[in-house]
Amino acid sequence: MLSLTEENYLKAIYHLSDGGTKSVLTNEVADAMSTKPASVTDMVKKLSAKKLITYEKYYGVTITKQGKTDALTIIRKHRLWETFLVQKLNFHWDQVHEVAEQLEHIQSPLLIEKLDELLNFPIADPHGHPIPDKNGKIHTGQQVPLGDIAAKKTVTVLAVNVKESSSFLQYLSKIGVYIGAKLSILDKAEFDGSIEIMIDGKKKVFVSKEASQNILVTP
Amino acid sequence: MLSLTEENYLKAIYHLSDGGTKSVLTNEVADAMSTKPASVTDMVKKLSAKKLITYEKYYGVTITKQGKTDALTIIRKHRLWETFLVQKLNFHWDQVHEVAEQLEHIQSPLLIEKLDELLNFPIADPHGHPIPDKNGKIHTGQQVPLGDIAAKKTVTVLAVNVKESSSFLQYLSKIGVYIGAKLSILDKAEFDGSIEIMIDGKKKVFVSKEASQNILVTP
DNA sequence: TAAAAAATTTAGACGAGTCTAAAAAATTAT
DNA sequence: ATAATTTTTTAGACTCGTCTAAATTTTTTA
Repeated sequence: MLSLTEENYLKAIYHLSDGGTKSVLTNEVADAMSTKPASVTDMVKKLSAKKLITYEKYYGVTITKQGKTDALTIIRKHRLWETFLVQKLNFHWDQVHEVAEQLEHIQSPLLIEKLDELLNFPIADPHGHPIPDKNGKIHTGQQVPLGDIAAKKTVTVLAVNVKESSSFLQYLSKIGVYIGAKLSILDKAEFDGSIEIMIDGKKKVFVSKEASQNILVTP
Repeated sequence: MLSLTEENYLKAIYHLSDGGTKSVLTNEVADAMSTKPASVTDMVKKLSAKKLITYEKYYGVTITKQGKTDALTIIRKHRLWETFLVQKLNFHWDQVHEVAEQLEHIQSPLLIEKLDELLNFPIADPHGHPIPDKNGKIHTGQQVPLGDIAAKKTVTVLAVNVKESSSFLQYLSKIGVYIGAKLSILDKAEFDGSIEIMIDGKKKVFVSKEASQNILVTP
């Protein structure tokens, strides 16, 4: 049984390690969790004692098999709740994150099973991120950043990255980008990496390089 | 902003004081919260500093106006979540309490408003307990314990009391008692206070005095 | 109404999670 | 390859909520 804090650290480490692909440094965790490195050192010792990560002094942490499983359970809950908030309670996609951060810690496997059923076993959350199934399995097709697409091509929006702030999502809604939107790349500016796109064949807009890296589309 | 623990103490004090009608002793709180009296003393000092209760050494605590308001918000959330679990997720009425104990602490007024709407502004939870409205107002008709009803009369089940254990609820389901059931009092035994009832004109059963005090019916 | 019993509070300690400041190790730059 | 810098850990302290044991107050009983 993990404490709320342990769950949050584990989730952060999972994300920072790209799902367990790489190891993570103390300072990265401290940044992500908005705490001090000293606090991270304390906590990674605890998670390491519980065999959810392996920790080597001065060299950072790696998530274990069990750690991955536990992290995926939390992520599954988070994304199911986000889906519920949007689909059943009519939240906007920029309003769900904070609430889901709380709801993801509710302990009740039955609740999650029933919620999954109510939502008809969704495979992606409102931001297009895949929802791990009951066994922690993720099925995603390939997703590439909009910025990597060559000019003249047309693609479909599959997902968008959400950091802490919801303002990026509000911006996307405002310019007309949503999951499933068709984007045509009209032009790419060399000097600042910004690109001009046509949304659903109707609306021309410029998006910054930064933004284009956080809109994930079909290859 | 109250901590999870403070919320739980406040709720317990609200219930023990019958909604703020009477004052509550340290030991009663300790029993209800399964903690030691010394811990209660510490906590009531904190709640008193926050003006949610008034505390007089050795004489117990009384809930304040603000304390009542805060407690009712928590109770409202608890009962809305229980209603959600039964109506939308098909939980049984004996499965909802523990999960609602967790869900009641989620902080998001918007969430509760939207949940209320999804459920169509219910006025009672699955056990028949009234759900305080947005302003903390409770509207209940009169409810009396089944044990207080005279023989030969017929009444409707309005609510049932739930203690910690869900076994009473399972028992009620088993014998066929539910919110809205019509009960006819056939006979009352003098020696042990048990009563014989007919449920929905179909099924005769004996219920103990203890049970009959926890089934609330129309007067 | 004084002694015994019960209830309550105080004092001091502990674990969880956090912090600051100082020490230690690793990295980088000269 | 040694010095300077950066990263990380250790040490010690603080808050929250809890506990035990001892002291105090209230209540009961004789």
